[in-house]
Order: sequence, then structure tokens, then C-alpha cells
Amino acid sequence: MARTRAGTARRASITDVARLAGVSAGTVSNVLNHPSQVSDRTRTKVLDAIEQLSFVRNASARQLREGTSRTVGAIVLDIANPFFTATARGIEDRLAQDDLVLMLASSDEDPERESRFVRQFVEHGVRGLLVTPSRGTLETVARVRERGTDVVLLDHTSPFPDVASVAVDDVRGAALATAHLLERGHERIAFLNGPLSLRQCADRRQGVLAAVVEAGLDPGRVVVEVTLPSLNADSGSRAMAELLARPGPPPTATFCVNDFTALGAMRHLREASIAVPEQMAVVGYDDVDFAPELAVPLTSVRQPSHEIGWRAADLLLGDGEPEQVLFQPALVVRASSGA
Amino acid sequence: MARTRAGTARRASITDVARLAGVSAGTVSNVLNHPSQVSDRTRTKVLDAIEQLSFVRNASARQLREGTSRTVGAIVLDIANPFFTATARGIEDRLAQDDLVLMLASSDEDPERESRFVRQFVEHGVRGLLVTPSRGTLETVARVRERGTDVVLLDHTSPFPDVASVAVDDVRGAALATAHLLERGHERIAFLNGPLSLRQCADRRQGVLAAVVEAGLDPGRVVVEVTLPSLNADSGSRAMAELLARPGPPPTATFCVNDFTALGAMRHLREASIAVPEQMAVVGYDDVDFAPELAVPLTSVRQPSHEIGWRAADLLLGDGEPEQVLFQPALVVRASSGA
DNA sequence: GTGAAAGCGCTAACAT
DNA sequence: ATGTTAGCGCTTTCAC
Repeated sequence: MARTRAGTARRASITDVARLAGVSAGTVSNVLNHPSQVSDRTRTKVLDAIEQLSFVRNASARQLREGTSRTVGAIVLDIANPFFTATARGIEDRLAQDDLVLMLASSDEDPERESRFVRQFVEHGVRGLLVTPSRGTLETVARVRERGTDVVLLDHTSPFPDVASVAVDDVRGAALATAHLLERGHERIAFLNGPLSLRQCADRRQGVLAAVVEAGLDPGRVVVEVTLPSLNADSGSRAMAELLARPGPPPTATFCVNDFTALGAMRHLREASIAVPEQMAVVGYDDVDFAPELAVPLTSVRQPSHEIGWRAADLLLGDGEPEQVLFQPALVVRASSGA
Repeated sequence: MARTRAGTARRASITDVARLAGVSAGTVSNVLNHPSQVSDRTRTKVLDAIEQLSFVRNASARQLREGTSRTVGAIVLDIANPFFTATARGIEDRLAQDDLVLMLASSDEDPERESRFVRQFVEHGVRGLLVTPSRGTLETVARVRERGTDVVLLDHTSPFPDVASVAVDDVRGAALATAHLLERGHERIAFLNGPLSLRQCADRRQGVLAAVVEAGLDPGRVVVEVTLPSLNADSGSRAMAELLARPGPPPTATFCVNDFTALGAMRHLREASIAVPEQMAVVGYDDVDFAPELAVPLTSVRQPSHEIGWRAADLLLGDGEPEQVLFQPALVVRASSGA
């Protein structure tokens, strides 16, 4: 046991403060929670004692007594993903307004991890839960609600009318990107997508197909689908390699399900000396910070990520009816799609 | 008040479970915590009741009784900064091994915010605190330790022998970058730095000057310092504009205190039709994901950000003597510095 | 193997 | 204006 560690001495309790100040515990509590009810002299004595003992409230005891906590839990797919980073920051900013603390976890799209975090957060008595559900874990969410914890779905539309949600129209985002490529004259478009069990991927696929149909074309002829195991740059690079290795003429455009995938795809294209956008147009999704600054500035679909987090937290904390917010994405055209 | 909200019904307590199962609360507790001590028949009855009531432990009550919590608090400068994002993910990964929950906050380098979060986390009885201190808030940290909460400094060396820390040698990182530019023959080097009140900025400045002196040159003649109000791309862009507007011939190289600043600086250079690296070499810091994929791939200093978080959490949870870990950064040379 | 009871630190209701 | 008291939900002795 490390002798130098902190934490051997018991923390001062409200009773210790009361004893030192020569008052009752109730009075100390009043100084903390209803200062106006306490005389100046007493208040000063108590505050002195608090200072002297470095007293800090015990949130557990408080919460146990009050039945309500000052924490909110958020579960995103992966905090290292810039989209969720910005979302998390949005949540944090909203929570700060109400002096609430954020408990954060990444589910890695693993239902087991997700439900473990949900359980832990509920045990902690979070005031509410912001969750980006992974593959088919919506029942978990429903169950949590029944147990009495408010839930707002994050980056996911709500299938339950009484569960709030904040999402972006992914179908439309993908449709915007696809329509853009079709307008540019591309007749065969690769679609580097993630597993369809991910709602985002399924929706974006739907948007791609809808845009093709809308243009009066046959999706079966136009769209070349490639499914990636994970949505990072390396995976995008490998997928592009695999795509180019297929027999027959390759597509002339690629729509990637996110910017990291696009980053990887473009890396492979550069290594293979295939010109972007001349030989291969590329469109990404998320419009991350660096999209405009790439070797070939990347056309991408922008989502209001910070706002999504802020709004989700706001819905949770507000006392209105559960609302289902759907933000609209915007296509940002840059050189990679042949601007 | 929204009728549709969750949370009207009281959550089932251990007593409710006990009543339904026809046993005592103590037995339910044993089922939860010492299952082997309970007979099969009783255990089954209790588990059924738990299931039926959707019982979830109350962490506050548990923690109040036990005196120890299953949470760890982390305060970084800004979770939206990719360096801290990766660090946070490292922390999360280590905590997950011990089934611990992460409370996360961004101080925005504001000492007031920082101490508010510290107080909140300590009130919650976190098992420990991981903090990237902002301007001169080390006393806050010292005080917390005295109150009995373990602290590990994050991305900051420790001035106290008994306070653990995990940092990267920023002096050396900046020296590596500067030496590299000097070797390339640059005789005037701009240094886009943040406020010196930030430890990272002060250290990197020291590294820059040291490298110049080491090369037998006069820092006063070689280094052109520009101080940025904040470390984002826009700020870098403006600083570069300001630098170029100064009378006399501009420097031939720029070392930026982070990659986002470098991103902005390069954006302005492109807009001003100044070739990188021919007319202006650029080196960044952090080696973020996109550095290799920029219009001109960016030379940068790599830090083991995920590892920093992981290790910091590991030090906190371990029971060894407080250790002071110093990781070494590495220069990654790419086209922006004239490779 | 199980039950009864005490107490963690706090707040609010009530009493003075 | 201040003190007294009960009890939030849980775990852990200590009996039986």
C-alpha cells in the first residue's frame, strides 16, 4: 500500500462541521441550502468551520436523501469519433448551464457494453440518459424508461412517440450526396458503407437508392455497394483497393459513409495514382474540420453535431412534451467531386 | 408537467424485492454480493423478484454505506480537441477493465470552471481525479489531495513528488521540430504559439529556443514569435496573415503549436498563393489523423495520446507509489517541411 | 442459511 | 433562528 497516497483520513462530515462550529447538523445544512434562514453570526461560524475542515458535501448522502442526482449519462458509439466528440461537447455545454455533471461512455456498437453502461448509469441515478443506440438495442431503452429514467435518443429517430430524440435526416443527407454525383454525370457509383445493422448506414443506403430511383435510373446498375467492417481510414483504404481489384471497369465516383472512410479511400487512390476527381470523384459524410484542407478538398455532408448534443440535453432537462427533433444535413461541395 | 415522461413511479428498492421474495433485505443483499452464501432455492426466488420488479441497485445508498464509489473524474482542457479525445478514450478503456464509470468535463482553461468541476467530482466521491491543470491551478490540486482524493496529472508534469503524473516531453518535442527546420537551412522561423500561461505553450517555447541555441544561433534573430489567443484553425489563419503583413521579408518556416493552428496557417498560405514548403515550410504538433492527408502532408510531432490517458488511469487505479511518467514525442517528417 | 438492527451523511419537517 | 428527529437504500455485523 502506497504510504504517499491520499485518502487515509476520513473526510469531514456535516456533523464534524456542526461540532466545530458549535451548532447542530441541521443548521449547517441550512447554511448550505437556505443561507437566508441563518443569522449572520452563525453563518460565519459555520463557514469558518467548513473552511477549516475542508468540508465537501457528500453527494451520495445528499442524493440518497433527495432522491435526485446532478448527473446525466451519455452513451455514444465512440467518443474518439469527431462527430460524437462534438456532440459530447454540445451535451457538456448544455449541462454546464444547470451545474450538472456528465457521465460518458462509448458503446463501440456493442450491445453488451451498451447495456452495461445503461445499468451503471441507472444505478447511479442519473437524471436522464442520452443514448445513441447500437444494433437493435431499442428495447433496452424502452425498459429503462419503464424503470423511471428519462431517455433521449441521440443521433437516432425515436420509434416511440413518448421518447424524445434528436437526429439528422441521414436518408436525405445521402440522397443529397448521391444526387450531386448523378448530376455530375456519374453512372456507376461505389457506396462504401458500414454494416446495415447500424441505423446510420441503413438510412444512408436508403437515401442513395432513393436518389438513384428519383433520377429515373436503376439502382442495381448504378450503385456498387461495398460493406466495411469498421468505419475508419484503414478500412476505407482497403475497401477502395478491393473495389479497384474487381473485374471490369471501376465506378467513376465513390460515396463514403463518413469522412474517415473517405480519407482512407483517397489515400489508396493517391497510392494507386488515380486522380481525384478526374478518374474518381469522392464524397464523404460528416464534414469534419479537415475536410476542406485535404490534398483534394473533400465534398461532404455536414451535420450540426454540437447542436445535436446541446439540443438532446436540452430536451432531457426541459419539462415539455417529448419532442422528436430532426435536423437537416447540408451538402458542402468541394474539389473531390469535381467542383 | 409532461404526462408522458418517465419517472413518476418510485423505483423498487431492496426492501420491495425482499418483501416480494418473502425474505429479508439482508438476504437480498447477500444474493447480490455474496451469492454463494445463499441457498439455491432462496437465490432463485430473489432473482425472480428482482426480475419482476426491474430492480436496479441504488449506487448512492451503496456508496454511502461502503464509503467508496465506482466513478473516476477527468478534467481536460477541451474534449473537442483531438488530443484530449484520444486521451479520454484511453482513460475510458482503462476504466472499463475495472467496471468504473467516467465523469468528464472540459475546463476550457478556465480556472473557475476547473475548480467547479473538481468540487463537483469530489462531492461525488470519485475514486480519483485525472486533471490537466490550467493556468496556475496546481494548488487546487494539492488541496484536493489533502482532502483525501487521489489525483493524477494529465499531460502535465508533477511538481510534487507524491503526486503522480503522465506527460509528454514538450520541450523535447518542440526542439525536435525546430532542429529539423534548422537542419533544412531555415534561418528565420516563425513560432505560432498560444499563451505562455499554458504549460504546453511555455514548454514548447523553451524547446524552440533551446534548439536554436544548441545550433549555435541567436534566438532573437532566428525566432519570430506570434501569440495566438486560441489554438484553432481560424486563429492560425489570422496569425499567418498578420505575420505576412509585417514589414520586411517573412520567415521561411513556421512551427505551429498544434495541427489545427497549422491547418489554418496553411489555409491562409494557400489563399495567399504562397507555396508550401518552397516559400514557407510548416510543422505542426499532435500528428492528428488527417495530417498525412492534407493538401500538403503535414510534418508534425506525434504524442501517444491514447496511451497517456490509459496510463494515467492505470496509475490512479494501481496501488504502487505515485509515478511520474514522461513519454517521448516523435517527429514525423512529411512534405510540408520540404521532405 | 437467514433475519434483525444499526448506521453511512444528509435534508426537511417539526418543535422550540 | 436553531435544534431534534426521522429516514432515504444499502451492507454488514451479530444472533439464531
